[in-house]
Amino acid sequence: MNVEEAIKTNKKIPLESRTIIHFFLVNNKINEMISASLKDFDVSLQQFNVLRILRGQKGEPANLSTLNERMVTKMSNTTRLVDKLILKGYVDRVVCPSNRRKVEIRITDEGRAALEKMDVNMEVVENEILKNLSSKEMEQLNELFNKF
Amino acid sequence: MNVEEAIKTNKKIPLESRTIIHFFLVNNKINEMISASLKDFDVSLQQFNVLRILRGQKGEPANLSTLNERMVTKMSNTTRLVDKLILKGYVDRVVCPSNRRKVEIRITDEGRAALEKMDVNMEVVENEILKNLSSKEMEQLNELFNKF
DNA sequence: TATTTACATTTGTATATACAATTGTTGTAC
DNA sequence: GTACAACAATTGTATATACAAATGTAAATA
Repeated sequence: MNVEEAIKTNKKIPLESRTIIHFFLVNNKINEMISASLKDFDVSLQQFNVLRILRGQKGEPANLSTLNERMVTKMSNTTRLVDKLILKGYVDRVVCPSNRRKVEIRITDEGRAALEKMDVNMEVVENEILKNLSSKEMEQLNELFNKF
Repeated sequence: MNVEEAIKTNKKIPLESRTIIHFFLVNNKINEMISASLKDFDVSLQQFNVLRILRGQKGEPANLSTLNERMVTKMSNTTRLVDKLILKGYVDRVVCPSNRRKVEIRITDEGRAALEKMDVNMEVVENEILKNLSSKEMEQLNELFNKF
């Protein structure tokens, strides 16, 4: 993923700008690859993320604000994201009995089964994305990311 | 930008997944900061990008496919993105006389003036984003990004 | 207990993005 | 020259995302 080639320029780009542009380029690539691998299941990356959070609850339900806190990309409409997962039968949602302002969202058995299949695809695509990086280099990346 | 804290988990995340999640988290942060700094000018990051490409043309017009080639984030509707820049008076578009299938898109003086103001904001926000990284670390990041 | 404040989610609306189909133009083969 | 393929951009439609306002509930205060 070379910057100058990707944006078809032969100008010298300052290191700061170049770093940020490079970031976006790699991000787009990762996004495309992951989205493609989830396409079979007709879920977006965000929806997949929510399913994983719900599975991580180990039977405990989550409410919307919990989901928002834990989502990798906080988006401004988790209600409608959950609506879509309900339509697919992957989650259900009931009003919280102890506090009727809240909702209780749970992953269904169907959602869990689908998620297990997605996991397989995800592992494949993650390895594909990172195939040129050693463990040491990944550690290095994580260290650098901590500085942001 | 710590992963576990950002997504409020205390689970151990495998290095591969962690790297990719970390990537998204930092990318979201960069996106937010840049979008916020462009908000004063009522342009999106993509629109800003197009303006910069047009300025880089040095008077030569660009057509849509050229823009698409050079955009950092290739989006599937550059026509409508350009529509919006025209509405703002920042660019103009005419049918290419030598090949009526193509269009010629140019930045206007008004667009150029606005872009110069944006540049100032951009430099500030880029420095803010990268304030904890040395030049050497940025180089390192760019090297690692080349492996994607 | 009535009123106000804070909370949690949902809804409305505008904008952004993705993808496919369409339109109009040019080039090519016969 | 006509038919067909390739090209470049636009349009239609569906979905995604952002932001603000509205709804309904619970807690706090007087």
